[in-house]
Amino acid sequence: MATPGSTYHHGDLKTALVNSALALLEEEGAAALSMRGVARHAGVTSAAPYRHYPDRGALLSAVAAVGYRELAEDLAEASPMPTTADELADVAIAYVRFALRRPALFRAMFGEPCDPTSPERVEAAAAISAYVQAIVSRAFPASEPEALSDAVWALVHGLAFLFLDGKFEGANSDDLDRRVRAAVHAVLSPAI
Amino acid sequence: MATPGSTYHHGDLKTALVNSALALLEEEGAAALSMRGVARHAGVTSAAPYRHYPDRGALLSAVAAVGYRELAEDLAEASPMPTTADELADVAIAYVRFALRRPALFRAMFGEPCDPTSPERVEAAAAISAYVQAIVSRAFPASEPEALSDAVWALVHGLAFLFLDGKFEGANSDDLDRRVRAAVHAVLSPAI
DNA sequence: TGTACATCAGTGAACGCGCGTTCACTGATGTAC
DNA sequence: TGTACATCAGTGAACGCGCGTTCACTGATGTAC
Repeated sequence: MATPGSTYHHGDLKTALVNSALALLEEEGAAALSMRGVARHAGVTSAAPYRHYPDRGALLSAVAAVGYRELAEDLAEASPMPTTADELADVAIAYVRFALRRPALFRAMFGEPCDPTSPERVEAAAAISAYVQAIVSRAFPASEPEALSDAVWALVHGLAFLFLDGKFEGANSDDLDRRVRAAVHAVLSPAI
Repeated sequence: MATPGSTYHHGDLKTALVNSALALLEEEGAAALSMRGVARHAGVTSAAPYRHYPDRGALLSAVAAVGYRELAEDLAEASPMPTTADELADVAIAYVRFALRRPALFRAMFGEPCDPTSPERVEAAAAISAYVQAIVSRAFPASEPEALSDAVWALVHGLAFLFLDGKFEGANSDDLDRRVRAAVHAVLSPAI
């Protein structure tokens, strides 16, 4: 029984593999992520990962799930309980910054079709969705709460992708903050 | 001189390759798009594409550029000169529908890092950006036009990705229209 | 406490595969005279 | 109009590569008595 923290032959390989995958995503980009590469990075034979993940997709889903959880942490940290447009903008900035800080991970989470057979992944993704919905509804009680929370999430998610793809010119960090904040205000301030 | 329409040994291979790539994207998905596969689909040796595109990235950029132009056409067709929130919503719906109708192409356009060395691609992408900016500024003269057009594009782009990734439950076509329209109204109607 | 056994995580070698790209070539097309 | 030549798009074979996955195995760990 692989209690987290216990070490078998080579330690907690299941976790180590996910960490290696995260490291490789940052170093090499999403296209370079392979089972063999992950095994190599973890210092283990290329067949070893198959003891813990039935195939490449399963490992990728585990990685994406970790990404969703880390994103959720970042958001909560940016503003634990936002009530104003400005505080919501803080959350939006954290979202976009996450995408730019870990571009390959972000693309792995959202840039390719999601394997729906991984409950872990689906749950972690749904948690983000629920979180956004909750804070928007709390901050801006609207006649159509679903429409507004859809819109806010889409706004933030779209900003993240557009910045990531370099579709906005000013790319430096200050400009990003200002621009994300302005976009959020352009959309939310009149609604208060 | 390869005048468009002229046929050399096997016709206008340069165009045929892009068309094959588009067909393969629809049939097989983005991950399966290879130089060899495209050549095969075009009925040509695997070395032939290199007469027209120096490497895989160049072909991919050409494909993306076509995608941007087709997207631009779809948007213009949805509402040639939108002035109300409802007409802007028509454009938004066309954007999201494009993403769902041609998911692999949309992901190829936005889901992976963009090669900035392709002027054709960069121009076609910039045209979309400029178009969105133009129609938003015309429809909603705001104190901060840049912030509002950023927000609208991000909103629409984010909706496309979230629908594409199945982050919204109701997936049928009518629900999509309604939901996109509601999101656009939630954001734009108070601003009028 | 010590021995025999079962478990199962990781090994090492191999499978078949499709990929991107290169190379010298050939043969159809267009051009100069 | 006809011939000689230059061009260059597409051929076919080959390169080296890394990939996902399988397999029988081995050896460290945990367990029963």
